[in-house]
Amino acid sequence: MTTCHISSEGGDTMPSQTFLNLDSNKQKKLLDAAMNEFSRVSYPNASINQIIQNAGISRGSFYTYFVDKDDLFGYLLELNKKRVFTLTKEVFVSCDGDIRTSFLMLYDTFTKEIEAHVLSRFLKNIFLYFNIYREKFERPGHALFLYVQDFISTENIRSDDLEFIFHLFMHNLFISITEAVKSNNISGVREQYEKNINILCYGIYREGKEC
Amino acid sequence: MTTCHISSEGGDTMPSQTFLNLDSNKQKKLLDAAMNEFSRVSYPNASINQIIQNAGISRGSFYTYFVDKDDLFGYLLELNKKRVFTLTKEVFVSCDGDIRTSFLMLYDTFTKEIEAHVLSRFLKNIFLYFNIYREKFERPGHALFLYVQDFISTENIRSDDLEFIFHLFMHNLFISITEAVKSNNISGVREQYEKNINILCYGIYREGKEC
DNA sequence: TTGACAAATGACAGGGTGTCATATATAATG
DNA sequence: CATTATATATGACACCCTGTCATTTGTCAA
Repeated sequence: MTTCHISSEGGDTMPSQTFLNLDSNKQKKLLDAAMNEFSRVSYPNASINQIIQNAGISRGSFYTYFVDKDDLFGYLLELNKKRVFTLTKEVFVSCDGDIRTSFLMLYDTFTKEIEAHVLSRFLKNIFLYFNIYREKFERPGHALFLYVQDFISTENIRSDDLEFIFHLFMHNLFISITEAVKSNNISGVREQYEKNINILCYGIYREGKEC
Repeated sequence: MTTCHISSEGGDTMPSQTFLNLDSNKQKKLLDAAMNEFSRVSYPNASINQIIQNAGISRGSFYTYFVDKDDLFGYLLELNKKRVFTLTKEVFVSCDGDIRTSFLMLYDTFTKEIEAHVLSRFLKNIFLYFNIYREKFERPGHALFLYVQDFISTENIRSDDLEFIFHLFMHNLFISITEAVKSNNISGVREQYEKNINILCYGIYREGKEC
């Protein structure tokens, strides 16, 4: 069992020491402004100008904290990562590692999270513009897999490539949540989602032939 | 059997009549410049300035032809769509509609197409930046499904949602081709691709249980 | 008090988009 | 042919954005 802490993955995108030295109120003010901006519009349209204006800092200061928009956004993801990781692990544990029931429950867990306004606006926006952000999830997706893989039961799994399977399910989960957020019909989409999960589990062919 | 021609899908993004009236040489010059630009850099970084400069037309003219970058790009996709559609259909026909063999062959067909430099630079770029373009493929993806669905054998397919299955396979195909282009290792990626296809076909669970 | 170092600033250069009044073709008509 | 109507072309303009950098302001220690 590979013990794998979240933090061990290492800060890929970190703000400068200057930012970290800052008064925590000032830090929060900037991060809040950023969250608001990334909630207001999609990533490509998010404007640093807008952020620094709302945070009340100067253009130059911003660039001593972060190298660019991407850097800032990566840091925000980093800050929220822990919660996502923990939630996911808890679900797998409570489902005894069964992929099918775990992923069904993950849908419920994350949609509830969105509804409960815990990470609400930000998460909602990420899902709405999922396609745009997708690239940024590939590395974290891998990290998430490493973090939870030991809690996934492989007993009745046919393939040896657990990571591929994990991503397949994650892809489907994200697509579905995106759809749910867009159409504002969480329970309706869930029905379709369950069908999809079943296909992934039992295959598309009538008979489970050799592999 | 629903007869479905490509053209019947309707031009979603069409240039203005002014552009269509243009001398075909001038048209070509602009389209070539656009292709070059979209080949040179990724979609978000493609610059209209660059395009009009290379095409030797004025800023104002461009905006009488297309409403914006998106419109132009959509038209380029439209122009290349026919070939993709035809290739796909031919593959399905030659495989008697079997999803598994068809999608294996589609990998070969498209990678060959890229290597053969038929649509090369443009296609290659699209695959390289697939994540960014993804959104733009959703509607065409649906259209492609409508176009080929009658040639897909559903005999031994478990689910009734053929379109979901189709997109699942397409997703995998695109991911794999992207990976192949990035790593420049077409045959290596193909091995992994075949594994993935098998998972989709036969499911992840050891036994093909009830659905 | 005076350096020395850390942090903040905003003007600036360079790039981008979309618009619009104006100029120039091209065609149609008396 | 002259004149009017219509289609097409133009580039200056307003406005937005980003990343940089010389300069100012703050802070702390000698």
